[in-house]
Amino acid sequence: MKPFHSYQNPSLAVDLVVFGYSKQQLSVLLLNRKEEPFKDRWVLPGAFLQMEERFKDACSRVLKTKLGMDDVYLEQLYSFDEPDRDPRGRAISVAHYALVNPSKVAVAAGSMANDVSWFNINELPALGFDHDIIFQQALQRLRSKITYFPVGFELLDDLFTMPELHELYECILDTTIDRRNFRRKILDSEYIINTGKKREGSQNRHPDLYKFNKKLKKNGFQINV
Amino acid sequence: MKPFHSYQNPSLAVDLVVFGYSKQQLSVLLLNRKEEPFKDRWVLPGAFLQMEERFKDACSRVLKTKLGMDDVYLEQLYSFDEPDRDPRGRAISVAHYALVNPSKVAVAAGSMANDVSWFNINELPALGFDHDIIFQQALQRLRSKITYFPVGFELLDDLFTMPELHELYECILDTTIDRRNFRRKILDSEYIINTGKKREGSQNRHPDLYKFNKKLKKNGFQINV
DNA sequence: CTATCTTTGCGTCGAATTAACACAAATAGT
DNA sequence: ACTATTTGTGTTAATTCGACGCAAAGATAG
Repeated sequence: MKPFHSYQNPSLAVDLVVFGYSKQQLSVLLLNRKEEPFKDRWVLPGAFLQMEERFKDACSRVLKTKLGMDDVYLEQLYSFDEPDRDPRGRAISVAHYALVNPSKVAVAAGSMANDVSWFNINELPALGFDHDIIFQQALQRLRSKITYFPVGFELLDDLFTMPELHELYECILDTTIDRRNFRRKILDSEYIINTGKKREGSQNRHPDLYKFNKKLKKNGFQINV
Repeated sequence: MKPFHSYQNPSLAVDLVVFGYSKQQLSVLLLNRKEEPFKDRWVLPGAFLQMEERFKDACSRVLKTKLGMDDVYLEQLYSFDEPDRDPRGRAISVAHYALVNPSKVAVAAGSMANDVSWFNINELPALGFDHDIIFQQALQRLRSKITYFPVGFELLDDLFTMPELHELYECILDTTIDRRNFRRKILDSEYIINTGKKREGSQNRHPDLYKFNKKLKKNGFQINV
């Protein structure tokens, strides 16, 4: 289908900030570019929008085909439009961010990239295009979001312990949170449910295993920083 | 400049939710369409993106040429991408919302529209395209934003009184807020500055005139609803 | 010029929420 | 069984919040 107005439209793409949490570290998935522009530089994964494709579809396609991921939490972040953001010409990028559990996915470089790798968010290389800005904005959004909405569990296993959730929050928010006050707030919100099971094999007292409460309606909470 | 990949890109547009506050009413600016599709229906103002134009530039252009407005508060809201949202074909809309003081602008229908008019947000007609959804999302964003960030003054005169700001908040949030507690929170936040002047000519005790504190760094506040 | 009515500015107080911290139970290793 | 560590639970003081009282300022009427 042709566009119904007069001039040549910009290219339309999605870019993805894929967050993963593993071994008490928050990481982002980056690709190493095989071709110009920004050859051999690290960038966020992305793709041009295909015919009749929604943004989310394009994101899912990237996650599936380039990264082997299915069914991940995905949220539109912001649209980036600086005319010179892509040296090849005018390109609009609708940025999204995704939350995945790295232990559930197998990441491998496709034919389009030299390499694919997780980077700790505090040790990122300088990214190509305007991806530094996109990443910073995504991080900011994630930090804001987890303080009032239950998205943390997207980064953890289906069953997780209170100390694990607590550590996740401290890591993402880059601060210390009193463990006992944190527990009370989370439990009061009914965000998670105690399964009755315990995590076996841990060093000392075995912590309770929780799962996300899918029936949660609109019980809010507020973790202060 | 040509796009650098293979297929024909969707049309790219901006749509604007322009909020105005006047006589204790929150309103939105709508256009009555002169042509199909949605002829004679009310819609949000918008425009197709021109060559090398940023979203904000396109928004400013609409505000300036269609509505005679300059220098208004503008924020990107969300990008809408349903393939069937425009019956003419695939069109992406990057929605923005604007906050203006209606007493500062003169609105007039351009050649593109039958009519331009402010509508009280509680008495909106059914809008064309997917603009009902865009409007609802903008209203939600505005309601959320004013509870923690000083954007209210964008809708008021440069000098305003505490009761005026209070009424604005009650109107936008559609709730009652204790006048004395509201005052304390706002003043503690240093969001506004007392000019020392008083509003003359009012019925009873003359309220103090305040102005927005432009030097405000990151003093947050929180108006609970 | 005084009485009255309304609005605005400032203050108080109990209730609710938060932050800081104490302590005991559970577990592994010695 | 003794120790070190982690986890679950409770307690208390500090802070914030919500509901409300009251007096000062101004307009109007007698």
